[in-house]
Amino acid sequence: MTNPTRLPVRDAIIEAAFKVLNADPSASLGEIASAAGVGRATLHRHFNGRADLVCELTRQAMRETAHAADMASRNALSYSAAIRKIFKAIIPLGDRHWFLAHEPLQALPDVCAQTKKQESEFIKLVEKAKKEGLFHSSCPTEWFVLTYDHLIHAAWEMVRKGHATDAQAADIAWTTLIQGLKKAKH
Amino acid sequence: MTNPTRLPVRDAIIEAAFKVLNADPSASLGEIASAAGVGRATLHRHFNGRADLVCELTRQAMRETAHAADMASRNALSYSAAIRKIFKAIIPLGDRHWFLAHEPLQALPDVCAQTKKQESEFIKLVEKAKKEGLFHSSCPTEWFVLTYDHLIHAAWEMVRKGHATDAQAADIAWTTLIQGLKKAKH
DNA sequence: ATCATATGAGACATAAATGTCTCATGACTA
DNA sequence: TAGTCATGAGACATTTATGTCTCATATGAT
Repeated sequence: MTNPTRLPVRDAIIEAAFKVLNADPSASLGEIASAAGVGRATLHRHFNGRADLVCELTRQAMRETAHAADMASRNALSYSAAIRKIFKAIIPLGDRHWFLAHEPLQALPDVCAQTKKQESEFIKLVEKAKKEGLFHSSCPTEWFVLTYDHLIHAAWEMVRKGHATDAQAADIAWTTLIQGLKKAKH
Repeated sequence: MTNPTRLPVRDAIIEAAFKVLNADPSASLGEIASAAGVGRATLHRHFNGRADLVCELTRQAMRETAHAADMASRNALSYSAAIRKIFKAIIPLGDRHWFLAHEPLQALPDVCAQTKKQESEFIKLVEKAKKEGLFHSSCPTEWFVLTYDHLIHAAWEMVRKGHATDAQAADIAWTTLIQGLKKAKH
């Protein structure tokens, strides 16, 4: 064998896991294997148990998020524009990644470290955009980030419920975010 | 025995379940019983299994939410003011109720029915406030409700992380909501 | 054609949560 | 004092997910 990582079977399991676990986060490995069209034993040959599988899904999701963010912000003309493009690029990933928010991944040091790193990089980006005037200086950066994340989720839900297209939801959510934090006067 | 529903033991179990399940949604009934200071058998005497317990927690949470909303909006001078007061009153309930969002409760007809009912009542209230000018008429009511819910969650998280007090988080979240949806022009 | 490898199916063992039951104890009441 | 009742502790069976193993098969390479 060359490299088992490249085998389509492994990918099929990962894709099935994303799909099944988003529909039912407590689905058994048997259900995941079935959805992938493989036997349960095969799943155990590729992943060292449920924890290992979820760990791989987490890494995969982080790669996908980072890649989407990189692609989106590649040719942005300002920090503010980069944040806007990342915002819109991440919304469609909710279908694949959302269930991970409910998974206990505190016991994965490397994943935690990577999460912290990406988070702190994003905060730096946000603070540069803040200086550009993307949102009012009196607004705590923490609140911007929290609102940013939750409005991404809200936009994704709007699409999932059929109330809007990706583009429509992204537009209204972005407008809500920027207008809501523009000038913290009430 | 008079009425077992009123026994402190049952309440102790419910309170412990709220606490333990928020810390770890996959906690066992044994852990919940221990946290309540009762034996596992006693828990089974009061609740017909995990599903029944979660069902009771759901009903309890819905009662608490409805009560908090009623109290808060009791003497509001307008629909808009009522929505604002409900917003602030619900934020602190996140500590108790949030884990229920991850529980599968689709198999409870009565709970689903009650949820739908409260939801549609809230939508009616929102639409009356919309006519008062609480938010711009071009903004879909669905988007207002989604944003409302998610900013409540964001505010609760802001408090949980220690970045703000209840009152501070409520103020900034409400300002974000109203300012963000005031005039859908960008 | 032969061989190596990955797989599917299924048997089997294990672990953990769950549900039921019994019994002794302590509190409260008649 | 005697009786009733809820409880705690623990034994026991059941269920479900999980992990491991074996063996037959199919596929692809030599």
